[in-house]
Amino acid sequence: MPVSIRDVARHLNLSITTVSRALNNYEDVSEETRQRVRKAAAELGYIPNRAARQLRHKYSDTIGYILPADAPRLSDPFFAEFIAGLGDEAADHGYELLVSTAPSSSQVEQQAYERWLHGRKVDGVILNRMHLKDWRVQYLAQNKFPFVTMERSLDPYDYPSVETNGRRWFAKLIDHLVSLGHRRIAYIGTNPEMKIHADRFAGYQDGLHTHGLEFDPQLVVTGDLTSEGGFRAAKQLLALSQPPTAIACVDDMTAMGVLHAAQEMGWTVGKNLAVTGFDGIEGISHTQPPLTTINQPVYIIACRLVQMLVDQIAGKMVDFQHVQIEPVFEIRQSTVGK
Amino acid sequence: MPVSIRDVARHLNLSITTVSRALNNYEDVSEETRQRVRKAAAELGYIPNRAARQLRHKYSDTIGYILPADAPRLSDPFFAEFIAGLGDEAADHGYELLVSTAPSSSQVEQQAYERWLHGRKVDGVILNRMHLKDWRVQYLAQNKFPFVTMERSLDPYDYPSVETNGRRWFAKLIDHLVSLGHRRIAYIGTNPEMKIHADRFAGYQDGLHTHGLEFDPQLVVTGDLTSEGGFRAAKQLLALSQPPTAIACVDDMTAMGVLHAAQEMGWTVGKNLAVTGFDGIEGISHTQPPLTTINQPVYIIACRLVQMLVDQIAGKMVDFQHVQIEPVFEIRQSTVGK
DNA sequence: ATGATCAACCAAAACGTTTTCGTAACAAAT
DNA sequence: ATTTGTTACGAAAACGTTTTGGTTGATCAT
Repeated sequence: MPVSIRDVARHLNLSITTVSRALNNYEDVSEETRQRVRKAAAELGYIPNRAARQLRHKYSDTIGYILPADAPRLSDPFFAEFIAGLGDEAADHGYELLVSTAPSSSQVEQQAYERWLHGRKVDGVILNRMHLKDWRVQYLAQNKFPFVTMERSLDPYDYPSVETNGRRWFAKLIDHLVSLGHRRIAYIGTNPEMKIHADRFAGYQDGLHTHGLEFDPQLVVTGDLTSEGGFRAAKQLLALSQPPTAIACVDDMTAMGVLHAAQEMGWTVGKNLAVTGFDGIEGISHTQPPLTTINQPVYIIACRLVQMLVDQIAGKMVDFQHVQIEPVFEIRQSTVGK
Repeated sequence: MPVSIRDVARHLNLSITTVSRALNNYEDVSEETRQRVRKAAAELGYIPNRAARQLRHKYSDTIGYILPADAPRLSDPFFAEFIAGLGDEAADHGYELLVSTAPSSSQVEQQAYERWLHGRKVDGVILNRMHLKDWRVQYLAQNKFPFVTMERSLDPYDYPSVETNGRRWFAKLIDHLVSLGHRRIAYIGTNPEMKIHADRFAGYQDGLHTHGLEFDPQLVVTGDLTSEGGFRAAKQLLALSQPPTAIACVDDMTAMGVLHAAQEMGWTVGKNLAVTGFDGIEGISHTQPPLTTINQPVYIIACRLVQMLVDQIAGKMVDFQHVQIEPVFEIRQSTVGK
């Protein structure tokens, strides 16, 4: 039923070869013929069979992304925005986006990458939620497979990446809190092997150090990048005999949980307790009170990643770029309450 | 470099045919040979080339979903959870998930479907955010292409779907509000052509009618399923000379914006203003105050959709199911505040 | 007039599977 | 002894493209 290149060729009394070459903008076909072919193809509704094309031509015109779905219910608006960015930009370059889900560092994840690489399902992959040492980087680099990452792992390979300087900007959050008079500042992080944790936690420590504040291990608690994790961590912090007056969270979702816990325990965030986030997720900018945060343009980062990946696949990339994106410091009532 | 079926065959002194049939569990290959083939394939690290397989065999073992990214920054945790469900369940059935993004009802979206159908990129598609009359349903049904939907459009075609009874459950929210003594209940909806709006708005009207409350057009405002839209709509409602005492929102994101607007304008949600949502998004269960909502298990719905789609593709579906999923009524402080 | 160059086209191979059709070997039935 | 049936396997076609390696006929310089 579907119309093939053969049908187009027959319809024009041309060879398959010429039709193919005309449509793929080869040089050795006359301009007149090219136009005729284009017109006929459009009229007949010819759409190339991707499988056949890929079989010859080795590229699948598809990029892959594995969603790190650790929890049973993954509901972080970060990912919706990230995927929207990947999808839009991929489409602009004529690529499709293949998405899989797997708990991070799981068997399942590893198998997915193997399928993709060996089955040539995708031409390149996008990584985020990097670990300090990340087996994905090693695996992909060793197989010389194109990939780009959001945040850089510490693995000794060169590869393109986009990131914001989490350490520096987190330190600025601490500066801000200190400037408001806070001395007991807590930190809620996540799995210590994650790059964003390491960076932001380092920024936290930098901040303390700059202002001559003592590091108190009691004030550092581990969450899991969910509001539920933030909720639990905050309950723990605020039950201390000497509770903090400010809580800096590794991300916005964590901070959301903190806001809830604080309110439930009778604190007034913005008045006798300050809370900060990190990420600037659009969908949750209407927290109560609104959250002071570092807003990184996730959508734009995702687009940029795709551009870099596409260039790399096309071999257009001379050397691997390490792009730094400047986020925006957004001060709201969760630190400077009404 | 990658090992092909030819390599496996050569290694065992068998024909390509036999290897293929052994791996695909055909009857006419001895059990002993099948085992030898399996073993050799695993040892050599043979992974079938999907393009070649698809070219012959017509199926791509891939399902498609188009993310309705209307806003520049789409950050609704609903979609993260939905995609996670699709991805997980697809993987369990040996399918890949292809994701594209497009503003709903746009050219771009239409082209994506055409590409997918004609290029045989996917074996079936999943639809949500249905419209009352939905061109996608017509297009797919007419092309006899497998698809399933979350929510049902009103188009005169039969197709499998999963939905919660938005009308009935929204009416229950109104019952709840009335039982708390509210008489002036507002509604914030979205594009009136969307099925979820139509259902939930009908439920709103049912609720008013049941309790003999008058319908006041002033109390119905249009949002856009984002917290920003909810924020603006609430500002408008609360500025009325006779403002409502309760606001029922079409979804949780809208409700988040309402919470913010109300607080900013000096109302105390749960005390002198009640607010309800709909969806029960996990990630935003820690709003301030926590939101009374109808919790529908998005992850499970997504899984169910994939199951039904896979069955349909395999031809296993005798007749099309219209599954009803029961959500959970969750009463929290946004209506019964301390 | 000869050879060289060039523009425009084409036949056939190749990509890695699945599937169709066939065959060899052997047992069972006539 | 021939047929029939069954089991286990293989040769080759087919899927729809892209790519390789031409060929044809015209133009141009010598």
